[in-house]
Amino acid sequence: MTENDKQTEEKIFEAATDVFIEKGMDGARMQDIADHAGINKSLLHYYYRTKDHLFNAVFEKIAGQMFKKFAPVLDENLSLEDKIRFFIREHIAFMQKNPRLPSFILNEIHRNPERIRKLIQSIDINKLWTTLEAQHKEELKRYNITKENLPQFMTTVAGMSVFPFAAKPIIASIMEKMGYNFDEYIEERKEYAADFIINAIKK
Amino acid sequence: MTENDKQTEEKIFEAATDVFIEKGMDGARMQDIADHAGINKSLLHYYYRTKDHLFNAVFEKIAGQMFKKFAPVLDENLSLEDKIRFFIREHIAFMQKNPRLPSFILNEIHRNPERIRKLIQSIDINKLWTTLEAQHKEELKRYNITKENLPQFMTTVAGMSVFPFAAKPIIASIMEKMGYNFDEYIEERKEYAADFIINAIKK
DNA sequence: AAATAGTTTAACCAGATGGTCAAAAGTAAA
DNA sequence: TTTACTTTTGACCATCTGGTTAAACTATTT
Repeated sequence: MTENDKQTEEKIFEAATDVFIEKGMDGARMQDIADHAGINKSLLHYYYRTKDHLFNAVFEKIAGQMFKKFAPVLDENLSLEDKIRFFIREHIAFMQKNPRLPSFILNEIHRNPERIRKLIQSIDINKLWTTLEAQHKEELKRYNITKENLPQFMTTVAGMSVFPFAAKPIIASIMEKMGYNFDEYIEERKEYAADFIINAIKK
Repeated sequence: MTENDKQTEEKIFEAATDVFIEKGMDGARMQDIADHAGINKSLLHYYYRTKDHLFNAVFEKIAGQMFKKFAPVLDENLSLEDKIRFFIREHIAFMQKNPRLPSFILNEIHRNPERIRKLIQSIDINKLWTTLEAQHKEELKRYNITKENLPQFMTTVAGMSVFPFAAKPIIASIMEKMGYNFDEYIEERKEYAADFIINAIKK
């Protein structure tokens, strides 16, 4: 009941994750997911009633993984500068292992903005700012990061690490033409992005 | 023959552009495009034989528009710093008018990387670098921009302007929660992004 | 071993989808 | 008006797609 069950349900979930990430909700086919999981299509509907249910389960988990990467940074006992370095390095490393995730999420939030809206409404941004300020009051002042321009700063940091993966086919083509490859570019980016950001705020 | 013809073909093309941008290739329906154009579905196939043909025509034009925004910057008689400001301002302004384009292109290049690969293979990157170096040799040296780290720099600049639109539903939700809205954020970004980049390279 | 409950399968279905086709409607020249 | 041509339409089709159902299979309990 539990042993084989979990196996099947997990097999389905993993297959669905792979297929949805590669093809997106619209491009994915239930038959394709069943084939990847090595089971009958009806079993999909047995465990997850509809394509929508299955997709939501997959998306929720993936989005969670992605956003949880942001949280622990705040707890680390590091200078703001080192936190930025730490975040960029870890975030890029995570995406190196899951290179299609950024494009998948970025696309699906446009198909259904309401889902991400609810997720964000549940975050206490004031508290987040208070925590940040308590830990780095002087640094924030010195770097001219205020509550008002925090979204600009945070989207800049996020963009520095996410954009290369979102635009991977373009960047990979460019690198290829210059005799390098995308992986080298990404390895370099860990340092380049962090340096760039820190230079910018140090002005 | 030519007058009404062009009108119909254009109506189809425009309707297809709207629908493809909003739903993507997989999510778009030929019937939906026909309805938007106010014509019979068969007419779509009369002018553009298949969905694929129609999509390619649309994508080619859109991608062209997007990338052409990069070119004229090189010709302007401005300092490198002003070119960066000019590019960011113009590029963001263009996307303000077409906010779904970035996400559309970013998504479709993953569905068919070969198309963008061919487009980029046709660009002469060496010549681009030579031109840039001829115009801004000293500035490039002073800002430590080399041929080797140019991709890092260019993707950073592109990311600064593109990422906010690619992640619009997330950013819009955050701004909403903070009592602002996305449009204000974007207006601010024109200056913030340019300042950020210039501060970073001035170090 | 029989009963019970959960799991897996094959066959099937209704609606959607991209695409075809022949005929009708429109247009311009002879 | 007739002829020749292009444009537009409605009816139609094969295939695909998400989803259902009833029966077969498996394992556990009594």
